[in-house]
Amino acid sequence: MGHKKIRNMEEFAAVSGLSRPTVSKYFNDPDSVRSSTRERIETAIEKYDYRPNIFAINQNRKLTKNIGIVVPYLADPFFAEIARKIQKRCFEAGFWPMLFSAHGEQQLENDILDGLRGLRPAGVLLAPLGRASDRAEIEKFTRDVPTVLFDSNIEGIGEAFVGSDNFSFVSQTVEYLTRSGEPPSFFEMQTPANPNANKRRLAYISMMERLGHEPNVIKVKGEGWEFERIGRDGALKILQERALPTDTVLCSNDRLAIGFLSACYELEIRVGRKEGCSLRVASNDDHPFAKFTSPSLTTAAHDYDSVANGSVETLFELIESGGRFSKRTETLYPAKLVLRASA
Amino acid sequence: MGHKKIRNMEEFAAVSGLSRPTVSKYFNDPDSVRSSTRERIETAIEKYDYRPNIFAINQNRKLTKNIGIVVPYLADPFFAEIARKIQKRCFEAGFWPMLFSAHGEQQLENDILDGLRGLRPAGVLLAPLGRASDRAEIEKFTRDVPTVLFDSNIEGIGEAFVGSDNFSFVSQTVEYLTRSGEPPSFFEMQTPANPNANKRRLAYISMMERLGHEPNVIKVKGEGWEFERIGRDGALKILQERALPTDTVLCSNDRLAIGFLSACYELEIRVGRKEGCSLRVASNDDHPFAKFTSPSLTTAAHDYDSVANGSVETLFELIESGGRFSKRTETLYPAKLVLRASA
DNA sequence: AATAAAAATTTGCGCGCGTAAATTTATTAT
DNA sequence: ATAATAAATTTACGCGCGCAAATTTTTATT
Repeated sequence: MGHKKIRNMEEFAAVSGLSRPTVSKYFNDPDSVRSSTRERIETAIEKYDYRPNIFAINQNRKLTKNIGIVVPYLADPFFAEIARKIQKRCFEAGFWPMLFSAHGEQQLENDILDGLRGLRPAGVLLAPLGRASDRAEIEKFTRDVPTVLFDSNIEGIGEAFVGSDNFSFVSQTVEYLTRSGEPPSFFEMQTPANPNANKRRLAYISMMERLGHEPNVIKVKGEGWEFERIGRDGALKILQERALPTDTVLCSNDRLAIGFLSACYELEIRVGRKEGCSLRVASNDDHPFAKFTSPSLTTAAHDYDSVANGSVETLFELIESGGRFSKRTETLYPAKLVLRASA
Repeated sequence: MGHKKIRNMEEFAAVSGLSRPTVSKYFNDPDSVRSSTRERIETAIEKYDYRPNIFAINQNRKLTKNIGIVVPYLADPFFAEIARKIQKRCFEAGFWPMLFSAHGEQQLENDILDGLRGLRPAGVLLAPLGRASDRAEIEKFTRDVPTVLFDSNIEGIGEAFVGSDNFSFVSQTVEYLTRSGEPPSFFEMQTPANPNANKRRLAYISMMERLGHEPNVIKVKGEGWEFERIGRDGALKILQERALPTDTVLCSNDRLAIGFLSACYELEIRVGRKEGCSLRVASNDDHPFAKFTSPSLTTAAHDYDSVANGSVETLFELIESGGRFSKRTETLYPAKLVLRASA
């Protein structure tokens, strides 16, 4: 309480009755000093509320405790949710996670990486913008900073990739929809920002062919990250023109589906598998709001926990391996089909 | 390209043909050196891709360029959206914004503030958890770090508060609903996490009394940040028990309303002002997804840009004022009523 | 009690920069 | 051209800590 302010580790070591290097050792790894010493330090911390200057630490340490987390668009609840989980895990492991969003802009993604480089992070978890990313810049970055990509893969970049298995998503939804009704059309953006969208389209086509059906891809106009609006506008157009070739639609992702459902409601088209419904809509992701759409959305769910934990674990391994893996690994988690009211 | 790596400012000054203090001066304020010198430095930066070590800078500077942004729950799109805007403005102003989410937990909020303190940020923008916040800890923090509260106020804490005027929200929705139909009941959580909820309830009661109607507050069970689920479960219960005293409901916030609408859909209760609708639902916030609910949500909209810009501007003023204001100010922005299909 | 092992200490250097005072050089005004 | 001003330089110190090597003290083993 009424103690004099401790200004640095020297003074703190003095009041603890220990030498500065010993205290320094403690802060680097509390288990590296004997337990009696550890207790003395910890009571002194309580008493004097001292903590080492983080800038001085990081200036001298070879490896900082910083971890960068970069997502393409934080206002997308999918990324918010996964970033939330990742950040929490990093905190618990004693790291200092710093979260950034590129807001869909290449320039900002580059700036963030540039700023991050200066922080000499122990590692970075990067979900790149995808198509809009500056591949060369990211590659340059990963040469300096141990990086694990997640969610959206860029071939050959980063020490590892952790994400979801798009084929598993689409194969389950297509299989289910086909089994329980008409085979679906596939609804997507014309120029998707995210490479997962391309994988999903290909998975859809391949699944349809395997099941002996004609694939039917519907591409709607739109760019950027306002998926709901794009989905809604595209669906309104197609539904009004009666250009929908099937009574079943598989949306590339939940945010498009949210827009699609909104259009259906507006046009008074009943969606679902109940009596009186003329359309079934399913999707992929299990967006946090998919439970609360009208009707609630049948979708293939990301294994959020596995992707978040897998990314973090992979990064920790990478850090412990000195920042390089001998071989770039790709870890894909399968989806879980979640049946709700919409299909 | 094929130049040797510059290791520090000393070396960089050498290849620029300048002295280190001059270069240092440039990095602190590019306009503080003569333009010919500035150009020499800037071409050298291009050529050698040098940037000063951020830890060494911050260790010695009185004031860092770090800005902390702390929100209570980042998976809430409202906070994601406002954090996005704030972070962008900080970047543009040459600061290094660091975004953190307390994930609804007091312990984590305290830990974040504790970690932030060590980064000696020039300033912090804090949207506290509210009821769950550790008032004493936050107050202690604000004594060390110049802090502007936003979104959710704690009386007397921080140098300023910037947020939305809850009375403006509720008065507009209540006035509109009353004018265009039956006066609304007010739908909220029993123990709201956020102090804005309390202000909204009081505003509702006062508006109803002013208009000569009996206020009717419906409180549903639930704690935490899963507002949609709480709204849905609460609405299901009340609607099934036919315990709704009016045909018009004003939800405390959009996330509750999203849950409410989901319950209505499930129970096949048509919501809106169109023919054949038996219920009107309105709300507050203009959540990013309010446009895409079924039906789309009539709501009082935050002035997102004003709140984001206002917070940032206030913080910048605070920083320029040396971290203290002579008087704590509170800036409240009014809502804009957005009429959609639900009411 | 003697010995080995572990922990703590002392000593001393280095990190990359900010900053202040005194001095020199370059620019502008008269 | 001379003086006045502005800009750049030199010199020197400090920030708070990491880290390594050599030494001393404490703890564990037999």
